[in-house]
Amino acid sequence: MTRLSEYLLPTEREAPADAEALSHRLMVRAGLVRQLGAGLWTWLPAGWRVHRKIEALIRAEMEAIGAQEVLMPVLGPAEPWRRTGRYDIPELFKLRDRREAELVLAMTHEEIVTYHAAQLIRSYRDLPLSLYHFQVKERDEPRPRAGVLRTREFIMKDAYSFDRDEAGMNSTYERFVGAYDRIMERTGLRWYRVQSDVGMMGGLGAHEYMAPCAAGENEIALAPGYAANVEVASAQARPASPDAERAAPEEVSTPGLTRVEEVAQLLGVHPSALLKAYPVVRAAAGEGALEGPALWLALVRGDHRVNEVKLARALGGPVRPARPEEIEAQIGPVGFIGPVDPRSGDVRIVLDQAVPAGCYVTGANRPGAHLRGVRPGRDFQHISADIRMVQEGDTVAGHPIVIERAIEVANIFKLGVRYSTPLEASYLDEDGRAKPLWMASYGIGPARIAAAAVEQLADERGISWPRALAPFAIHLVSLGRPGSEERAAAEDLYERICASEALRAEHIDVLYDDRDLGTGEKLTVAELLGCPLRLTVGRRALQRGEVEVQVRRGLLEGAPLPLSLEGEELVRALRERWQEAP
RNA sequence: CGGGACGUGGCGCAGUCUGGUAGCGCACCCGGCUGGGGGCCGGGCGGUCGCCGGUUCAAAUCCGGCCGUCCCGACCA
Repeated sequence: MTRLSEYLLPTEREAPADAEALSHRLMVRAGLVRQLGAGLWTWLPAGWRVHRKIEALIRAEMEAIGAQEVLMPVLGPAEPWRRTGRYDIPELFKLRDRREAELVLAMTHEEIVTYHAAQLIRSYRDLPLSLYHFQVKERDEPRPRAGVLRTREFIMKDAYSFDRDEAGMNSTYERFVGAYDRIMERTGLRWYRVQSDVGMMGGLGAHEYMAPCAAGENEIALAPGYAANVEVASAQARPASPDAERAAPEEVSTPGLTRVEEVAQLLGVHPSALLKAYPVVRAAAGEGALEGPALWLALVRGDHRVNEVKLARALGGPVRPARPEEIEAQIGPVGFIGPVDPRSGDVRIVLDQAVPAGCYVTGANRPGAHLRGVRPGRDFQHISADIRMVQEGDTVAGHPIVIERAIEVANIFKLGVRYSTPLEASYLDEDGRAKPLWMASYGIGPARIAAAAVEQLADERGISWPRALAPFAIHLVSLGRPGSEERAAAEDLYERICASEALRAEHIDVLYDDRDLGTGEKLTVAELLGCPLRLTVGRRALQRGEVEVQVRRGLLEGAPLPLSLEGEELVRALRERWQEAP
């Protein structure tokens, strides 16, 4: 219960000049957050209320599945990070204390929780166990951006589960999926759970929770019954139109034509009759890496694009684009490279699966020339893999996919023994043998949920919070000059609402604008801040003995409330309006 | 890491090219009016012009270095 005359809500008429994203602009303008430095944000009182509401919602669902809340430090020894091989991640903040001991600032807490698990979990009787905390994460981001959407310091709720074996891990994972689905549902956001890449976490499988919005940094492929990050998405490509059959490759002159469209136009063929060659070097021959030379030529249809994440997976390790001098030395002139007779015999070829059998146009490895009638398998040897980026119009189970921009608000991973093995976190099983703990981790970012809600639901007047996230349920506005009847009536109503234990218990909280400001300013601020319900006490309604009710979403005028309501009646009326609000 | 832009009061900006009194709108403070859409009038407070160095009689302005912020790309649990 809060009087705006005493509350820090520094609203601004204009957004900072460097604010681009909608959520960035509106969250600053509405007085929710202020910036300290690149990717460093202070949450002001109203913004922090939003954050805490999201935390409360997440906490409730964590407790409901039996996860136990703890708190682990942000600052910690470097040693566990060295053991898991994550010390060299560039995003990890590293520092030394006065005795020159190496420390890191945690970017997630796998190493730390596993260190404890190694000591605390002894027996299969201790399992399964799930721990979680809300704690600051520190990341030396190459590029913080878009207000609180991508920051260097942020609070994450991260949970970690420990099980006896893979089956146990899988079933715990499913319980968390259920909890996360319920969390997302309760936020009131539009969201998708998508298959995702395991990324730097390593592990056996992962999902991301994505909230579609313009400021999002990811793209997701969607079809009925299908949702995946484009990094890993697979779909049926539209049919290709291969080049005419030829008994052997035939060179054609294409001087200066290095782009697919140019070559296709000159030869009068569809872009899908070309094979685009993308040379990469497999950076590290890690575990599972395919044998052979480091230089690979990835071939996809001319109307497709290579997906580096999928390519890396197909080749069993991280890849980087080949440098021009590597291309010149080992394959052919940049712009005209192809799979047939590269300069070096050490080039291996991976062909995308969406290339149907047939003849294609490829670079000739000679300047200003292409080959027609190149048939994979006959004219060059290759392996096959799904290495292309899906695109709109591809189909999954017959349904065309669409691609939407989205912000990743949560990310969950099956870690397996990725961390327990190097950190020697094991338990004694019934058979008396030590076995590694099977782990999974579950992260979710309240700040991103808040920003995504702003992005998805704002209109030209400002923010429109969903009920579960709103800093206050009700924004009570008094109009009229100080000392007027309207002011007195508003004051009286505010006191009655504050006096209600029931409303407090149900978290139907009120922000009361009792400031001595003009009508326009008060109403504009209310719409900018975006509490779901606005109660307005002005002369018009007062003459009828009523309070005006406005639903923020859509700026809908609700039926007015009688001013005379008291006690249980008042509670019932407000509760009813609250529960009807979006 | 590559490319681009910017740094002048709390916010938004002008002034910089062509060196010479630091300015505007909003916000803020005081007084008055107004009181259903950031209203009006009058009077005020507030800025080492990001930092350091140089050139000059004189630097927000010219030169050099550094720092910071934003955008695009690379990168990103």
